[in-house]
Amino acid sequence: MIAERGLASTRIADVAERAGTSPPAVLYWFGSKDDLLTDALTVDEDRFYGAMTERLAALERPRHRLRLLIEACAAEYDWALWMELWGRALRDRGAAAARQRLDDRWREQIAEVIRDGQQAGEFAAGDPDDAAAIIAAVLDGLAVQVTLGDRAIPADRMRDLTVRSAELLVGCELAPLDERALAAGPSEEPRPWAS
Amino acid sequence: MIAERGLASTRIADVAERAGTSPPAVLYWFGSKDDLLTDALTVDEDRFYGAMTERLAALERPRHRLRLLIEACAAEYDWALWMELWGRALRDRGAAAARQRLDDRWREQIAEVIRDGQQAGEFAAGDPDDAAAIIAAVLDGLAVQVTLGDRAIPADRMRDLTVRSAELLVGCELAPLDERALAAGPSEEPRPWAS
DNA sequence: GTGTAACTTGAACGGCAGTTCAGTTTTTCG
DNA sequence: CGAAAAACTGAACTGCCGTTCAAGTTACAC
Repeated sequence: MIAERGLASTRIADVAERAGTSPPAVLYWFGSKDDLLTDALTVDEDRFYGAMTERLAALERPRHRLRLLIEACAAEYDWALWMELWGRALRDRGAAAARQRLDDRWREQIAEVIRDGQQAGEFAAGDPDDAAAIIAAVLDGLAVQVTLGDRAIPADRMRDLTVRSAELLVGCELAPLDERALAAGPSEEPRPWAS
Repeated sequence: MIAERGLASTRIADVAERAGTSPPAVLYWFGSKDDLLTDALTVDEDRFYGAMTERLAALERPRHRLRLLIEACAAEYDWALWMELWGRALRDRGAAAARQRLDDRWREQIAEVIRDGQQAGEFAAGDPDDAAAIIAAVLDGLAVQVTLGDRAIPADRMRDLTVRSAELLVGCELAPLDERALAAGPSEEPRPWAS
């Protein structure tokens, strides 16, 4: 509902109808509209994060993992909900806490890929937390433009620009994902195109 | 009012009281609350842009102009209004158009500094529009975290990370601004620390 | 001055939507 | 089966707030 109608114009009655029940029933479970909204905003992010963790684990090489991260953000994720959460976090304590938790986890996810890449010798040295913060910021910033339909930044340009930024930061080319990379399970194929 | 109370909870009565008048008087001038809000959201951005243009013109060297741009965004600008505009632009046609106009102009501002730097031989070659889009995105993305009080990203880290990103992109160190740089008028001081 | 247009206002209207409540249905469990 | 707890509902309540309106005040032109 929030993704469709926006946080501001999502009514309890809408949620109830979609759930095939009545407004008081919604209140029965959530207590108040505020609680409902704050809970709802984090569900999608949590699901995306979970799926991403699985898919990352299926890729062996850090350079592929980093590329997948970026591609998924540019092509699959619904940033409208994320932006609604930002707006709410400006004034709502619960929303602010939820955002902090999700963002910490997300940046850590990126930083871990970078650390792996450095240990594997694929990525150049440098503070992985700094690089993660910058990559996350580029994704957020460009995603806003894409989501708002900016003429200058369609989704594929978002992907290309983010990939380029990441390449500069880790000093390693992030080749496009092909079936080999996506299908590759852990611990096989000893670096066929190693740098 | 919007910066203080948020877009969602700013009432016409609040605006009227602050202006020392009555709610109907506000409607008399703006027609409806929607028109009022969309107008209001762009006033601050326009003012910031105007002041920035003047201050940039006072700096001779592109590397100083780029640094000033970043420092001002990290230290002086109120990003809460910008975030409210994003949220509104998700559903409001007028707000979306206003955002597009402001963002186009802002990215062009950055791109122009980069083109100047390339022509002056300070900055490395490369598409200035791409670099501008990335720098703008880093600023937006980090500003969100700073504005929401993210523990991991205080304002000075936002500044440092953005400066580092920009340095990577333009291949030129962006030294801190001192009185010399700020006071320097156009066409003097023939590159004392040229690369 | 005086008439007209511009501007302002207090008061009231109207609708929306979150919440409450009293009562009904469904489920659970001994 | 039967009683108690849980789950749910329709209807009404309530407060809020944007908007309208008719009447008032000020500014201005001639």
